[in-house]
Amino acid sequence: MSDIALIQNIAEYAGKTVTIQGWVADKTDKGKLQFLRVRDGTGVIQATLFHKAVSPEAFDLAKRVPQESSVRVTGEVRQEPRAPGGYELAVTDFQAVQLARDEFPITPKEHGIEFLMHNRHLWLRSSRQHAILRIRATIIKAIRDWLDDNGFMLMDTPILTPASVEGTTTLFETDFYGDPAFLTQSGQLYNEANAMAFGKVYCFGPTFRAEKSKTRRHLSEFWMVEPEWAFGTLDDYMNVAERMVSYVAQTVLQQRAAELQVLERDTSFLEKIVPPFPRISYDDAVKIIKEKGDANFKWGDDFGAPDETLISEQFDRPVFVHHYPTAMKAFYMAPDPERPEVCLSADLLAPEGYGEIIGGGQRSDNLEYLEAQLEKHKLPREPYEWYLDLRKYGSVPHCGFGLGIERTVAWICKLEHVRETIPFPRMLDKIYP
RNA sequence: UCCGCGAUAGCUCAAUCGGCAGAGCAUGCGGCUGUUAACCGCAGGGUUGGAGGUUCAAGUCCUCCUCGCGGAGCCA
Repeated sequence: MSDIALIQNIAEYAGKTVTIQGWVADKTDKGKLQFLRVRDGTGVIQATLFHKAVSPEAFDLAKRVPQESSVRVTGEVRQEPRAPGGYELAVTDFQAVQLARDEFPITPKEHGIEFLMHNRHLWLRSSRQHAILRIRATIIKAIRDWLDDNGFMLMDTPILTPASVEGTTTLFETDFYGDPAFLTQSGQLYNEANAMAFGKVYCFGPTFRAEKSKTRRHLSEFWMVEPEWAFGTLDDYMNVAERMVSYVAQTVLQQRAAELQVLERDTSFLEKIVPPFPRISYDDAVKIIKEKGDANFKWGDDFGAPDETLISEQFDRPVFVHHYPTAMKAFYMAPDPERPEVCLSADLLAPEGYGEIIGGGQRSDNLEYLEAQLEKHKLPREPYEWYLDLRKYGSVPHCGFGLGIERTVAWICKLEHVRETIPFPRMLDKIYP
């Protein structure tokens, strides 16, 4: 048998005979000429079978091979302008590994979202899903590369936790040797302990929220990267976040141009994603909403989706909104010393209506303040004892943020819904496949 | 949880005032040596989401249920 080649490297094999192992994505029957589009996971290549060039058995097999059968196809790689991708395989041998037993549900024609989601395990084979999930992988790698190269250390935080971070949102409860335990909503609190031990850290992993949210921006299980560092301030956080997000955008632009093209994503928007990002205060954001949107918006209200869209529409790159009302944010956010009704927090709103992709800020380093906040938020003290310890032994100003991977992917790919940004999305009441 | 829309062939959809259940794609068979979501011919394929009701007659009207989609709130 000839060498196994990957389709992504096919140009290197021009003039040579190779074998491709993959699946029949599509085919065209022209009588004594068969065209098969073969996909191997790294790309798609057209395999051309002339009746005279292969054995009668191989030709007959190609004629009746159903869509998504697994195959081995051998032939000479040649440049061919008429073939999609510019190269084709002039087939000399063709074998089936398995003939698909039933009609493949997903055809090159249109399908509804309900049907596609039910067949998510098969939908993953389509070119659009390949483009999105490759970009997801590139985004994750870019984030981790940037953090690793800028002195942050990966420290994974637990998935099973005894208590909620925010205390309010809904948790998935599990049984932990007879006691309740909860799937994590955030690595935040543990990250603070890690930062006091190692200085600059980040965690990266799945988080779980049992919110009854049914929107294009929500998943029950989503991935989040959370940097956290000692001696960091609100401004430090915004500086780090904008550099990291810019690096991600530029990396996707450089490495995933072909995938962005499959998604018909205009790449000029990506070129604009460079520091500095605009920064406005919550107060200023409220002014914008009152002037251009909801005149009845009151200081202290949280932004709704239309409000976030309105704010982000004022800028051509992501915008930080900082100094939110203290009452709106998590108990651990540091209050502004000059103006305690607002806190040293900031969210990053993505352009084009994609909403909040980062939330973060400076954490309170004051023991008495946090004790009072726990009471105010009606949180039990005992599960937070260890967290309060961090303010007893060398407490320092520190900051951090969490970036939602799926929302970032949806924004960069300009997708309608986050459900396509993860291989198997978990959504309200939906856990199949 | 609330508001709105929807469910008809494997898929995407049509069916006029309540009056014979339709098309394209997919599939099967036949034809074609350059197809790009090929094309041409033929064929098979239906408990109209479920339960009940009104009517001479229900895919169509009414009630309840189930499921899905879009949006809101909440959040990353």
